[in-house]
Amino acid sequence: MARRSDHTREELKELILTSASKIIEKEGFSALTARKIAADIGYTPGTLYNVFQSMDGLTLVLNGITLEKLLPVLANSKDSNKDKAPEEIMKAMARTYRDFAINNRERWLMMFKHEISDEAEIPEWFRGKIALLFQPLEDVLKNHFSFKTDAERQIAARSLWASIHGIYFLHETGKLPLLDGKDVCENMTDALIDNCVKGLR
Amino acid sequence: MARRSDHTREELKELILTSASKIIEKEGFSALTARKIAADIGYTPGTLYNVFQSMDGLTLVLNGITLEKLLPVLANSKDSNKDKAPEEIMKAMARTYRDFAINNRERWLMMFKHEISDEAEIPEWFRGKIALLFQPLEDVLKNHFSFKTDAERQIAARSLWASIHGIYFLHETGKLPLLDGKDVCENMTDALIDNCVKGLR
DNA sequence: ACATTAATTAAACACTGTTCAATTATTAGT
DNA sequence: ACTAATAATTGAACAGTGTTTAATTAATGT
Repeated sequence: MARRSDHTREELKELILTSASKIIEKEGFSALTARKIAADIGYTPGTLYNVFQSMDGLTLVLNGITLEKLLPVLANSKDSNKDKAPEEIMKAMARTYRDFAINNRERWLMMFKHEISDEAEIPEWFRGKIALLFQPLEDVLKNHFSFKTDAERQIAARSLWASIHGIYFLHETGKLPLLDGKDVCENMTDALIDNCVKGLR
Repeated sequence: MARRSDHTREELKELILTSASKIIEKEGFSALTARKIAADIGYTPGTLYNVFQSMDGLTLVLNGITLEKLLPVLANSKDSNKDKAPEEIMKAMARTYRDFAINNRERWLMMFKHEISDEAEIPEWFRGKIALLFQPLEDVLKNHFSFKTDAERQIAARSLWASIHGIYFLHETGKLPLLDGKDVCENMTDALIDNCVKGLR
């Protein structure tokens, strides 16, 4: 029996999240089970339920961490290209997002596979993290284009983002046949961004 | 014991698919289990495995049917708007796709939740059905715009499609916060299409 | 040292997909 | 018509899953 003073509640939480991340990255989201995590950290499944409400709750926290990893990467991509034309900044950001998706494939896929069970609402803290993610792109739009209202700019940012994501996601899940070429996706998103910028001017 | 002459192999297949569709539409993809289908049609789980290779195989067939339902709906939307400007035809098609997604929500979501296990390839017959889906949009592009190569037109069609899908999908799965307004999605896709058409001219 | 408190566990429950030997129904052959 | 071969169907089992809870064990306060 693991001694209860081996780890504080916080350490335990960290252990679980680290182990879970390891499993996801090695074997994918579908291999993430309570018993596997427990065995890995030297506890039993029940202990997980002392720290997290459910596997669903744990998944949500893990997805939150993924969002937190992505945010600075995107912001940094924006900043290190800030002297270029807006369409070039956005193209660089799109590539950054794609690279993140490829380098963190399983974590990235997990965010879209996971569905909160029983129609439970996505909690506010998580919606907040998603909203933050649009900020870098919104900043670019704010710096280079004019919008009648904030809402319109937010819509433009989300629209462009969802489009780019849509292309990468369908491509990565094998649902865009005939587009196996490596650069095709880049061409698609580049064209999309160019059109979008033309439309905004 | 169900008598083996109660239903031919074909009838049995039909029974299973009908029952599965019913369960999906009522309770969602996650409620679709072998035992539930079997109980519903008066057989035992094992019989399902005589007709389908696995639950995964059954899911793939069901997704194929969904694609087959969607194709004529889209083609019809194109045809009944053929005298309008290309951007209006495409907007109508986008709305048709959205309506299909809403009216067949669980079936639609299922196509993107399902992941073929064990890195097995998506079979050719399924890839073919996906490819067919892009045909109506490709036709519109062919009738109203000129492309250097067929490949370029295919890429344009897939790119626009994936973008529109990306917007609807993220919206419907609650991953586009701050965009709860009913018409916002329409505005987003309309703007996207207008920009795309501007870019193509 | 003892009583209290709290973490940890083992076991159970109700599920899942899947396999396979045994059973049962149908067909073919005599 | 009766039997032998064949094929559909089943029930039981296996190895999993998330989750709950009573019992156990460890740490703490007195």
